[in-house]
Amino acid sequence: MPKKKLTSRDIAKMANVSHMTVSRVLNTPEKVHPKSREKVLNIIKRYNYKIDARGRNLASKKSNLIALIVPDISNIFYAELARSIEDKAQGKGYNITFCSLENKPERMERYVDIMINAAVDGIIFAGSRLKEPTIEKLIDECYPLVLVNRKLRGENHNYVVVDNKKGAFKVIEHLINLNYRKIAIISGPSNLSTGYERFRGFKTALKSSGITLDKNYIVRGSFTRETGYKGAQKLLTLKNRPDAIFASNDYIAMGVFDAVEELGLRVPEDIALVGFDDTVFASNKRINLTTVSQRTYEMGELGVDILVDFIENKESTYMHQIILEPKFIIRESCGNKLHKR
Amino acid sequence: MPKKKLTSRDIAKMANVSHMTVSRVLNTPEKVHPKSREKVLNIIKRYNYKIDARGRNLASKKSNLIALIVPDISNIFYAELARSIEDKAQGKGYNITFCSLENKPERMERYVDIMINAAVDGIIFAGSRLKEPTIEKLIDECYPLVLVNRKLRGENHNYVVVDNKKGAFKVIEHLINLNYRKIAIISGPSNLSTGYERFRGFKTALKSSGITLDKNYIVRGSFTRETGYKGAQKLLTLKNRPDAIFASNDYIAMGVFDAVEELGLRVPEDIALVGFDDTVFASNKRINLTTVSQRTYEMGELGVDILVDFIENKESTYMHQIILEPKFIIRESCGNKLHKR
DNA sequence: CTGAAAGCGCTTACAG
DNA sequence: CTGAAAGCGCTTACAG
Repeated sequence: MPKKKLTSRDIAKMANVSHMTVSRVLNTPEKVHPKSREKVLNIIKRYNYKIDARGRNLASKKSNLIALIVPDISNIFYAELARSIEDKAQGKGYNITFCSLENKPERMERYVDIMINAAVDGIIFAGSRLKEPTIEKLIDECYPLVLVNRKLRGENHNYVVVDNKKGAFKVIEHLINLNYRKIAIISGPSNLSTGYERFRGFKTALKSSGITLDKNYIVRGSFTRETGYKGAQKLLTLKNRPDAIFASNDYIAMGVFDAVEELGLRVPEDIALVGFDDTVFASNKRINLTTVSQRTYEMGELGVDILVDFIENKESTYMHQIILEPKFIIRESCGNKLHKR
Repeated sequence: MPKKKLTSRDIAKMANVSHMTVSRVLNTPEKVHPKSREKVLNIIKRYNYKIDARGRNLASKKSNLIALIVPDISNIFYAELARSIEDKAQGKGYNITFCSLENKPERMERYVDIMINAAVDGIIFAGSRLKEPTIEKLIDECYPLVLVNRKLRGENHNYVVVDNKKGAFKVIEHLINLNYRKIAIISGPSNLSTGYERFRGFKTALKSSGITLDKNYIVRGSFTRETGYKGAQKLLTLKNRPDAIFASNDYIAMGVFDAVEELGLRVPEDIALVGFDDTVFASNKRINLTTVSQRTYEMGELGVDILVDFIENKESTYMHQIILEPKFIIRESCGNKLHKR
């Protein structure tokens, strides 16, 4: 049976001090006489007193809660990002509360409302669209927030992203160096900065090598396994089949593998494959997917750094914008076209 | 620039009512005269008033926050579980705040403290050990909690788990039916209910088929890819090599694949393989892992149901204990020994 | 270094 | 159906 909850006043009474002193012992112990401090700490320990966050939150106008809004927490990429964010936030004294949009971006507004209602101190957006009125409104109000992984159009906000265009460029360049020429892309949505930038990197790389892009080699869809599966089915049954596929993320690549296997083909012998994100799936020795690491862990940590700075130094109007260098990871899935000849 | 935050008293003044009426409009609108209700709702909408959770939490002694404590959120199994829990909780008006133990169970006590400090209404434990003094203490205090996925020793607590023993039993039985006899296990820790029960199912299945267990066929470790990798290296280089491996979860199976590929062997021709959990990895067509589904989504949802019931009907001392039927999923990774002969 | 007062923004309990 | 009072458990700001 839960005993009556102890308050700071109960502790104060037992320690023969005011509840203000108890509060000080907990918040600014150096401002309390060592003797009183000891006395209070002893009682706190003996009765296992825990400060009540509800009172503290109300009086201090802080909750030490940070909201994390992700498109889908069961997506391994966001799960890894969430881990880095939670880990870093704990270290700075903040807890994370999260919402998963379940891949329904129209839920953004509702979830933002819920989180603001929950009195979080700030929000980390891990997957917005290029245009997101809900977030833009918050930015106008100087609400503490940071975008991670995907950014908005424009530059008037805090963000941490990887250089998606460069990552895609280098991965395509690599395929070209391996002598692939018929390179297809299965692209994510162009209304997301990741989808948009990776597609641009792809196009630029082809162009700068003087390769003309076959329109049939472009498949557009979402960042999902299904898109990869259906896209690969289409690409692999073309009369003029591509010899390499750039899957714009590892989930798409997973779907490509599904289709390749079903068709009885082989990676990389029949079709080279590269992904993006370097999820745990890619590194499995049976999969061995060449991919681009977003340096997910650093991305999450930097996001927390920026947001906490924003929360704790509101006066600072300095905008933090970090573009991480992508890390290119070569595995066997892109083979070597030259060797095959 | 953030304007001064509106309070219920501001709204009340503008609507010419008391702030109590504003509160009622938000909480029990049916108890307010339609006319006043309309008036208040209009003002609320016009000025975009949002109730402040800090005040509500303190006065109502509720936070509508549920803590989720997982061993590792970047583990795809827990990420999927987290999604189902968040989804269900949102539907019931609760937000989820989570902590990831980062696979360090000794952090349990600290995180429980942090969550209780954060004034959550209850805790979902997704990965405790069989013996967990921190949780046992909370149970004694009737603190609202539920265990999901793994349970404690004994029966004096709320839990939702899959029948791990049965799942393992059936998967081994299946291997035996396919004529495998030299069956090895790479087991998770025996101080976790999942590790313990799956091992028991394995042993029981062998016994009931009259197969004597070769001690060399038992590898113990953690539920990780590393354990799978090292375990498989050991098993596959035994003089008397097993013909099938039961990886006690899909991460272990992933590590087994790593080792198998490195050794130039094939699944299932050289070694049959079965896993546990049915993560997204297992279903990929290139992997095709026979496995046991824990029905993760239902597990999470039931956990939320039980916890919310506990929170909202404290008087009820009814103990909820749900053991889900495992779902057995046959794919090609266990092949068919008979056909090979 | 310490404490009495006021108040954070709500809800509960009561009175009408 | 409505409102005045009291209070949830803390912190802020001030006085000493």
